[in-house]
Amino acid sequence: MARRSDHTREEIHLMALEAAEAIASQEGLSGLSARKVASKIGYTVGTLYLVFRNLDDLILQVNDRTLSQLYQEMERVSAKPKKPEACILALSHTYIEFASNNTARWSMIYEHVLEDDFVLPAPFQQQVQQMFALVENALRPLGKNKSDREIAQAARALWSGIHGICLLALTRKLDIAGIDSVQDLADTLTVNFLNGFREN
Amino acid sequence: MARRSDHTREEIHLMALEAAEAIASQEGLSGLSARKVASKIGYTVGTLYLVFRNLDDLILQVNDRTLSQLYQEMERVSAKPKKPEACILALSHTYIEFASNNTARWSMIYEHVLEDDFVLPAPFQQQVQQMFALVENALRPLGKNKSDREIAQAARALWSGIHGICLLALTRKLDIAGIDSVQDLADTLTVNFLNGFREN
DNA sequence: ACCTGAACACCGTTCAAGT
DNA sequence: ACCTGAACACCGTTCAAGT
Repeated sequence: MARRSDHTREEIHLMALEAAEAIASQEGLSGLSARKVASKIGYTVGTLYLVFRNLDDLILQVNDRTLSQLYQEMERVSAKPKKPEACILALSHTYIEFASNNTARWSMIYEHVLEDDFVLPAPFQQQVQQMFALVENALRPLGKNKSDREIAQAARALWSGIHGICLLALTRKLDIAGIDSVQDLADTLTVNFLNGFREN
Repeated sequence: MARRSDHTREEIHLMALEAAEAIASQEGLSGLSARKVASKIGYTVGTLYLVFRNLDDLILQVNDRTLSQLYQEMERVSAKPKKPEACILALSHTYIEFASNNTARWSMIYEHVLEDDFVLPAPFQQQVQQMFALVENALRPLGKNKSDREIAQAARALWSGIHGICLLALTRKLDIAGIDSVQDLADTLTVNFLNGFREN
């Protein structure tokens, strides 16, 4: 056989990404394979390599889509006017809720280990910067005398912290028997951090 | 061939763990395979399954050893008398230094994804609890009016936070161009958190 | 009793060969 | 030009068969 041309290259590209998302959602990163994606879209493995450089490339593109979905939800939340502390708590809740509702896909962003020499594609880095920008904007009113660098540093410290709680809790590496939910843990971190950060 | 009996079961067990550690240190979790471990200790793959339930079991035991090494270093640091804040900063530095010096093995603890229904072995959970206990002890003098639950919650929130910074920075998922080192980021989190947490 | 090694069902990736 | 499918070099895991 061969020469099917049922779909354009762009269509195959999109179908593959959507198939990969479905597989990842159900079986996680370890259950995702080129052969499974190919068979799910009705093509042979070889075809995938006409559209993606390799499996890492495909995963990176799936992760990029997940990240942009997450960003959109956070952006929508931070658009509503709120006091700074309420804004940061709302962002944190949105982040945790997204991670809880899309655990497999969200985990995949962090489970996917890059080669030592691999440089993240620019669009991916921009996504990360955009997300931090939301936190920086919410933080700025609380530190009016602080430099941009200090704000940037604080945003990364706090957000990595919330991320860490989320990650350890969802992968059950955290021992939280008798401890409140992920949200409460994250709130504890945020509230104490902001109390220390705030100028008064 | 067969019937070699060059080594006892315990010897094979230990040799396999050490071989796995060496492979993991050099090639990371993704480079670790049963076949490689077996060939490194001069046995066949089948032999490994006489000593470990499966590869997950082997990995879990390697991770347990790594965790106990990390705990010992943290324990040694917290044994020296210090003011509470200095103690927590020192613990954080020890944690980050261990992660930097043993990145592959440290990452493996968190990269290793458990099955949904898998319950962590009791010794593993104890290790985690022990580590949190060190942080709780350092935190307690700063919150004399706080309940044990509040102290436990704060320790988990702060430590997950430091872990998150460490993880994102070492896997280069964090965009820290123009930002100071991992240590500085972690210090930012800790200092602000403690300022908010402290009763005065 | 202890260990082997072949077998099974999977991988990612490539590329000559078919239409 | 487009896609296939067989090939290669790997996996984890099992288990009959050798000594």
